[in-house]
Amino acid sequence: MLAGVNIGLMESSGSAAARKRSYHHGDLRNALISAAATLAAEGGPDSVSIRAAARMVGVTPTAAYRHFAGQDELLGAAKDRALAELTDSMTKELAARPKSSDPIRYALGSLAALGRGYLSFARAQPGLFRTVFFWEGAPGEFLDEEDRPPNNPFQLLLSSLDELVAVGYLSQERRRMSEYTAWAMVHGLAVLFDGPLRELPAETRDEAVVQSMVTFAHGLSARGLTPAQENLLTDEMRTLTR
Amino acid sequence: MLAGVNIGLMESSGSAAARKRSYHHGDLRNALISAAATLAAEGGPDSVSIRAAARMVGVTPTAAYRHFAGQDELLGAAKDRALAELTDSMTKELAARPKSSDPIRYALGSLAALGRGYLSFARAQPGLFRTVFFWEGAPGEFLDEEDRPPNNPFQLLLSSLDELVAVGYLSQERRRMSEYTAWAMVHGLAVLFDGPLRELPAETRDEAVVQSMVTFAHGLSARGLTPAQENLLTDEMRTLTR
DNA sequence: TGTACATCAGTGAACGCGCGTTCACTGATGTAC
DNA sequence: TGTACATCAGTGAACGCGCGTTCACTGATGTAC
Repeated sequence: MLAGVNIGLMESSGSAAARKRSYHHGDLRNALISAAATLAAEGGPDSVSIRAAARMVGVTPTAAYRHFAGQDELLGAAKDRALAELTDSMTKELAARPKSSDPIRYALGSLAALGRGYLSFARAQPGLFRTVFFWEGAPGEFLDEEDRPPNNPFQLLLSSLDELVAVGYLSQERRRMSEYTAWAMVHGLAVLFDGPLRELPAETRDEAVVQSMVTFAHGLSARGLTPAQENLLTDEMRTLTR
Repeated sequence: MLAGVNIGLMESSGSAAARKRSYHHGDLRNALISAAATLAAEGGPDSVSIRAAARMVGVTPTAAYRHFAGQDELLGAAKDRALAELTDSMTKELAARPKSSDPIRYALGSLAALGRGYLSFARAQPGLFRTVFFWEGAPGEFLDEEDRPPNNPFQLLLSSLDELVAVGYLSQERRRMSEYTAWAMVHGLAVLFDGPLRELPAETRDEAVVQSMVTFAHGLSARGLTPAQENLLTDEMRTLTR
């Protein structure tokens, strides 16, 4: 692989560092996906074009058609990658949450961790976040249960809510539809902070996140949160990664 | 105005019904804004272009530059219009809400009405809704308190929450940040229903709206909702306009 | 181990598209006298 | 009341841009014998 590579004579026309390894790239498909993801990260889904990705990799636009049927497919691949990164962000928070012998505290902590992972990804990678949720008319990937991977963000949320039922915090009755309420709340915060509430001071944003989480968890329970539980949630959400 | 209008000889080239009134249009600026709003309604903010709007009105693209500095300004005007329609949808629901002698019921009904107006607009006019919240780097119009009109959606929400404090439903403490929680929840629902949850059956969507509203209102009150209040909210949100 | 040849993965040029924007212009309007 | 003329609101042609996509092609790879 590495031997026998023809570096080639640098023609006068080729000024940039492109075309380093001449002709056969070796892993063009993945290189293009990475380029597409970079474009998405920098300018959102609208910036993902075959021409720009090819340019970035140092290859002719035509070459991309060996690996993708068209622009849709490249964008789709970038979307998959962005979704994987969102999932990563959530599972990492989940794995890092503090242990607790109190099962309710632990379950509430899990829910908070998921929200944190979601919101910090949206804040850190607004372009990728927008790419995940870019819809032009594609079917609802999040809902196709067949091919939904077990660590899909939505699946993680479902498990977390089920856990809250299992530990006796959440009643079956209030469990209904709570996945949509939870998702909507956290998604709404993410979207508004990247849009009309962009100018909101960081401290206010953080406080809004905390209070939203508290209000939601409070609303889920028939008895309401105990002060200790409320403190837990407040602390959990305050540690939102910048 | 209407007299002395030169209909002009129809050249062979002009096949469409364009150029009805020949040369001076009379109200080109507004015509272009309406065209831009129509484009936004049909294809979202990305579809708003000077060329398309001019074409729709039956005028040369250049003519638009008499009335707008550039595409940004046309899009801005379309955005203003879309925002006005969103505001309309909310104030109409507010005006139509049932009277009640119980001030808490009335205040909760107002909050529900605002949510209803927001969500039904998003559902009925997804293109305009997306246009309102299209951000490329513009400042936060919703937060500039100086020129925020009194019937701005956000202002309506603030008033409604203040009312809930005034009637004794909501404590000062829980009032803090609740405008962001409320907005995020309802905005999240609107956005998800137009995106990843697009395939959700209509009944499920409606139920998710109801349960979100109940959970939120429940979470706001230290005591929780009474069964009667919960029923009220459920009924209020069920009547969501299709 | 060496060579002929099929196949594979790129190149380079070109097409047509819609866009934003600018230019020099001209027809219509309205105002000063 | 009539006319000269400034001003205003359009036209029409053109520019350059980046895009998606297709075409005939060629250099590199790897496999059969």
